[in-house]
Amino acid sequence: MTQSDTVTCVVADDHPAVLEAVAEYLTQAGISVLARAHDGEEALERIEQRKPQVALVDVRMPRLGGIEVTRRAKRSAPNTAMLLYTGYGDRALLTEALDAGVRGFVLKEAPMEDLLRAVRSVAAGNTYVDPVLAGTLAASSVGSQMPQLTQRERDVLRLLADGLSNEEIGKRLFISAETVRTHVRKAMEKLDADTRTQAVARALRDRLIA
Amino acid sequence: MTQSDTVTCVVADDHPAVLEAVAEYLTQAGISVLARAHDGEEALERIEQRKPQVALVDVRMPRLGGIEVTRRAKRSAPNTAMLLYTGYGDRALLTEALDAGVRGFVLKEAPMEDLLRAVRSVAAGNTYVDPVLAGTLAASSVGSQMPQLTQRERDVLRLLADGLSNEEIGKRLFISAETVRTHVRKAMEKLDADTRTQAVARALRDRLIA
DNA sequence: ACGGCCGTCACCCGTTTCGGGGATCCCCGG
DNA sequence: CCGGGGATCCCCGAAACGGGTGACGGCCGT
Repeated sequence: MTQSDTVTCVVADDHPAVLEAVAEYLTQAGISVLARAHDGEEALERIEQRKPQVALVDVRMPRLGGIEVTRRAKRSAPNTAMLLYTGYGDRALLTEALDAGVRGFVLKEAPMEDLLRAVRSVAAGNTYVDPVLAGTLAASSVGSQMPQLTQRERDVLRLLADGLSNEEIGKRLFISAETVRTHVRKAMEKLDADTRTQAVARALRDRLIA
Repeated sequence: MTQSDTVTCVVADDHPAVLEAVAEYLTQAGISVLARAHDGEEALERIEQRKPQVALVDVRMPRLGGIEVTRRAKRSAPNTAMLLYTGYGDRALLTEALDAGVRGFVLKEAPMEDLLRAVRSVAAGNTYVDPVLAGTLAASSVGSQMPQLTQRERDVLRLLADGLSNEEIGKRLFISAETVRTHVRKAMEKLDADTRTQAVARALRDRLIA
């Protein structure tokens, strides 16, 4: 609400060029850029300090990704609308982001005007998803839905990809090796994989894990 | 050579924000930005038309990647120094880029000043590699050089990633399961992996297999 | 209040893989 | 001609895997 016309915003991106360009552009468009951040943790700090109406954060950043920033900011600054900015529009990513509570999702390929529209849109309480991405979203939800793994399943697959055994993964996640096995099997099922190795390969290829 | 002091440049990036910021920054630093491009093909056209001293192009672009642009520009505009700009510094990528004839390689995380230095450096005939990347390059060339797998090893890993068992892979390649095991083990050794799953993950990430 | 999904853990069974050996062939280069 | 690397094959004991089933507590939505 309601100090109506100036939209306040925090911008975060690990690429100086992007940060510069975006902040500059928004400022000239009449958006008040309260702070800039070069990584996720810095972004979170700024958001908590300044409580902007909108936080425009890059998805891929050192130390803390945009989605994780969103999850944390949800609690510490619930009134800030999170707007993710990413160079790569992935269906799985978008889903995860929306689950995390993101209010908008803009691709870096989009013209700068779209960015401005997105900022104004989420500031006004609406949701904004990049039109291109919205297209693929619609397209892919008809045919085959990309299987969505739970957080735990992704954790396990991730460590599996790093060569850890069930036992080691269990230690790492503070759960028993049996539970790890269960997660792996569920993930295999969802990914329609015959072996854990194939599950990891699929997850990697579909960017369900990094 | 030799119309010495103004460096001419073409900039290409599919992200408007980046393109804007970079072009702006270079211009203010006294670089003459002859043209901008939003994708690889456009970049190639501009380079061929304008024959700039330096072409600063993003690696990941629609239609034509920066490396492919480099290969083609090598023929059509051999005097233009190709400078790649990328958000993600991959060892394999760097190698491929240098093979393609790239003269410089800058990460988007680097401060803008580095970009300027890189442009001036390659314009002057030198090679420039982002210090961060150069670090990992050095580190990895001392310890372990990028492991190269034999054709057979790649075949096996490829099928492994598709969820086949040793036995099935053997049938597919007309060899015994034991031999498959040998190849997997050799590959694991080369990739410094503890498990076959990790070997596949590494091979996928390093693009040793598709 | 109920069902459903998630995360957790456990046990069983047969198959597969692992890690470490050794072995043969062939081809290429010094 | 001999060495080395690649590709092929084999054996063993121990460990991990896949597949099925059962169970318990939370949390969420209805």
